[in-house]
Amino acid sequence: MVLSRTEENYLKAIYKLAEREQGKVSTNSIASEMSTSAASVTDMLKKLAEKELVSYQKYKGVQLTQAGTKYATQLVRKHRLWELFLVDTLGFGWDEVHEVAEELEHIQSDKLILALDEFLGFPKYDPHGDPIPNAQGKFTIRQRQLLADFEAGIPVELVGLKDHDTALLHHLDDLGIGLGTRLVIRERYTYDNSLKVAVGEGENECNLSPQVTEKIYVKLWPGS
Amino acid sequence: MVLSRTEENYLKAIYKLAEREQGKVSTNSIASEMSTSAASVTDMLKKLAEKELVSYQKYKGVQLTQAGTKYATQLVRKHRLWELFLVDTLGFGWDEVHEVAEELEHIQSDKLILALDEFLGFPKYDPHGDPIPNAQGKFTIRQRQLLADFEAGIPVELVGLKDHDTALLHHLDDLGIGLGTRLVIRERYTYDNSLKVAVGEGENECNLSPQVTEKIYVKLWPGS
DNA sequence: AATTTATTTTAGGGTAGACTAAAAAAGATT
DNA sequence: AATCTTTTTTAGTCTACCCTAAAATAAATT
Repeated sequence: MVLSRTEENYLKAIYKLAEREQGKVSTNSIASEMSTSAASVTDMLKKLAEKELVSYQKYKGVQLTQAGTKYATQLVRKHRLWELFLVDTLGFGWDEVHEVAEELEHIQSDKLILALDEFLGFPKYDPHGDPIPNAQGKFTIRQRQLLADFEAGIPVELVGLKDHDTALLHHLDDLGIGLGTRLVIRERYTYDNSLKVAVGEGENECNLSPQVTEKIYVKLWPGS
Repeated sequence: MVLSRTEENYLKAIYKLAEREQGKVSTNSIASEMSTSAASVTDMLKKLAEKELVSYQKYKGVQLTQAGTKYATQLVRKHRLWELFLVDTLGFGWDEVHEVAEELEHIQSDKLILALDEFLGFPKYDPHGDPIPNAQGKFTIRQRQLLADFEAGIPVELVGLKDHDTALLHHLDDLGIGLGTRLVIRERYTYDNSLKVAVGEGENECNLSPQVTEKIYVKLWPGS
């Protein structure tokens, strides 16, 4: 099945919202996610229900069907593969890729995505640490914890971000922190919950506010 | 200026037709190039004239303005860079790239195209031998002749194709002939104007009908 | 030059996807 | 339980792009 760009964007929005809100997704939340009116959303939900991509009952919210989930997962796959391509191959910064990937993900060609996946070496994670579903739609989930919740003194690796806010991405760039960066919590200041953290392999240290440490996912530094 | 996908496709069609028909392009030729109705074309021409991308007078045909030519050239640039990417980087065959590039060329990101151009090494020709305009819109035109018009006995290199018909591309693939292939005319049969041609550096020979030799552009083999 | 033919434009409509305003249903409050 | 508020749906429009049929213009033919 081939959908219009707009239909695809609705599926993606529903998929994204369903990850947060459990179960049914409301008309209004879709409208605000997509910056459109609730009336437009209602129209589209009927259309998607017609195509059996969502199950929808008036006033009762909406849910992706199996077919809808599959379609949305492929969109996520395409988006994340393109993001990785832009960063790894074309040298984009991790804060510059979202809008372009948002366009690229609508290109209709299975062969293209398979070839891109292969070219990139069948990657499992995108430049923000989010998992890339494989051709069958399967995600490789990784053990991870917020830096804010981690113990002091143990080296960890940055493996993901809770959100992709450009300001946060820029801030981390400024601090020399990126995906794969090694971090060690040196000190925890209970007054404001900020952390003194060693960055990288050298002597660099910096202070991170909870605004930052609650957005950063880490795992144990490999081999420690 | 950012145009809709449809507007871009009209500009491209006009650009393409203006290369063949000299000067003004007719409504009907645009309609048939785009498989749409003449009425739709008229509508769009008014719209593009409004935006000063074409100069248009009722019943008198249409021409790209400087701005329109610039925009169309950028589309050609994007199309050809993507085609080269698909072939060189992702391993597509030269007969498989057109439709996908047709979609990719509409992605709006100057940075993307600059980065892609750089990644590919600022190429001057696409996988069909057509020149790729540089960032300033400048084409590098190459001396070339139809194989049909060339002298016998002199080694030449295949540098382009007169049209990109899939059947032709497939046929050449079957014969082991591609862009950059070395060819030498061994014999010219005046009965049907076919040519016996040596293919590549080895002993391979094959017979090419004028249907083929009048579609193939060649230049002198470098250093001969 | 007048007529026939071909091309192009206008007129009038259709669909997808958006909107606002009003009506209907659900949820919250008293 | 009745009322008020919020959410959702319906109704009616709008724009972009497409269409067909008819009218207008240009080109070709007699």
